Amino acid sequence: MAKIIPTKNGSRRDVIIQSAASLFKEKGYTATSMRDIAETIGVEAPSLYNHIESKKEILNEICFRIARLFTSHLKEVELSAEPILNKIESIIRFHISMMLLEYQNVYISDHEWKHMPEPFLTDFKNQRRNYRSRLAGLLQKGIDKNEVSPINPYVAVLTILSAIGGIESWQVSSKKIEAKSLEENMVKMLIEGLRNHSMVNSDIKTISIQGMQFIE
Amino acid sequence: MAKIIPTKNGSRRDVIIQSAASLFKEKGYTATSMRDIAETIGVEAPSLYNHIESKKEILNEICFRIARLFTSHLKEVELSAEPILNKIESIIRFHISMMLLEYQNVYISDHEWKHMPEPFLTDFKNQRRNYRSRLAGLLQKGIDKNEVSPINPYVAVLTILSAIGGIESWQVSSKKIEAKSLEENMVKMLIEGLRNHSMVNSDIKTISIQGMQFIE
DNA sequence: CAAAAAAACTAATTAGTGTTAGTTTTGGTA
DNA sequence: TACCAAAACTAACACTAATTAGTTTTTTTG
Repeated sequence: MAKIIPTKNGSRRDVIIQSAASLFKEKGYTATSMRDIAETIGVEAPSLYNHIESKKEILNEICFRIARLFTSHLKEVELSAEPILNKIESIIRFHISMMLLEYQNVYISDHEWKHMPEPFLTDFKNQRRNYRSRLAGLLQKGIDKNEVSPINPYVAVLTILSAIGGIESWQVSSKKIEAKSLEENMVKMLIEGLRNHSMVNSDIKTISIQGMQFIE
Repeated sequence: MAKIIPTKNGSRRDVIIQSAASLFKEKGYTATSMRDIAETIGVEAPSLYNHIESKKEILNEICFRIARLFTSHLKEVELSAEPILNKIESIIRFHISMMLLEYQNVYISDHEWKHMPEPFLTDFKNQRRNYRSRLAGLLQKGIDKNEVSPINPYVAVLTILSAIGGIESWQVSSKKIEAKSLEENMVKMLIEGLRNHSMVNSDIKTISIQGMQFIE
C-alpha cells in the first residue's frame, strides 16, 4: 500500500496541494482530475479525502494564500516613507520574486481563480480589485508629484501586473539567464516606462476623466 | 424546433464558433460542454455536429485564425522601411486593436491553446516561438542601432505581449474610458520603457550572454 | 504488545462528458 | 404539390468526474 510521504516542512496535506498545484498549472484546474493528483503522489483518489475537503478547497487554499502574501507586502510598502517610484519598484520586485519562488501557485492564482466556488470567488475578486486600486492610488500620487509620467494609473497597474505575470519562463533560473539579470531588465523597462523624463510637462496635453489622468 | 440562425456575415458554423468562443472565454475550454454551447444557441448538442467536426476543432479554428492574423501583420511590418521603434509601435498598436476587435478569440488563443490536440498543439507552439523570436530580432536590431535601450530583447518581448494580453478590461470600450485613450496610454508606457534616453550609453554596463544583451 | 487513531484501500453512486445512430422536421426547388 | 437535402431531434453508448460508505491496513501511543 503506497503512502503519501510528508516532507520536513510540509504535512501530507501540503504534499497534496503542491502536487495539485503542479497539475493545475500544467493542464488547468478543470482538466485535472482527483485521480491525476492521486496518481502523481502514488495513491488512490479517495485517499486524498482523508486530508482535504474537496478539489475546490485545494484551489481556494492556493489562491487565497497567494493573495494574502501580496496584500501583506503592499501594506508594508504603503506604510514606508519612500519616494513613490521606489515604492512601485519595491512592489514590482516583490512580484518578480514571487514568480521565482512560487511560480506555480502565482500562476494558478492568476489564471485559474475563475473556478473557485462562491462565496470565495466574490471575496477573491474583491481583494483583487482592492489591491489594484490601492496600487493605482500610489501611481496617482506619483503623477501628482511629477515623479511619474502622466499616464492612466489603472492602465499602468494592469500593464505592470500582467507584464510580470505573463513571463511564463521564470523557471529558466536553471538555464543560463540569471534570475537577477532577468529581474533587472524587467524592472528597468517598467520603471523607465513610468518615469517622468520631462520634468516640465507643459508639452503633454492631459485630460482628467473620473479623477484619473489620461493623455489626450 | 429551434434553429441556428446564420447571420449576414457568418454561416451557422460561424455562429457556433462564436458562441463557443464566448463560453471558452468565460468558463474555460474544459469547463465548457457541448451542451452548454448548444444551449446558448437554443439547440440540442448533437445538432452542432451537422456543422462542426468536434469540440477540439472549434478550439483549433479559433487559435489558428488568430495566429494567422498576427503572423501576417508581422510580415508586413518586417518588410516596411521604418525606424525600428516605429515598427515596434506598429506591432503594439496592432495587438491592441486585436484586443478591441477580437477580444474573446485573442483571449482564447492566449489562454486556452494548451487544450488543443496534437499535432496542432506542436504546430501552434512553433508558430508562437517563431513569432516571438522574430519580434526579439527586431528589438535586437533596435538595440544595435541605439534606438532601443540595451535590454534583454526576449524579456522585452514577453513584457510587451503579456502586458497587452493581460488587460482584461478591453471590453470597457463601452464605458467612459475611450479605447483610443487607452491605446495611447499603453503605447506610451511601453515605448518609453524601450526608448534609449541616454544616447551615449557608456554609463550603463551591459553583458552579452548567448548573443543577447543584458544589464549587468 | 495491545488499543486507538490515522491513512490507506475497494466498491459504488450520481452526475456529466463528447459523440454516434437513427429518425423526424424544415425549407427551398422542380 | 412532391421531393430532397439540410438541419434539427431523441435515445443511447462508453467514459470519466467527484465524492461517499464501509473496510482494511498501517502507524502511533500508552
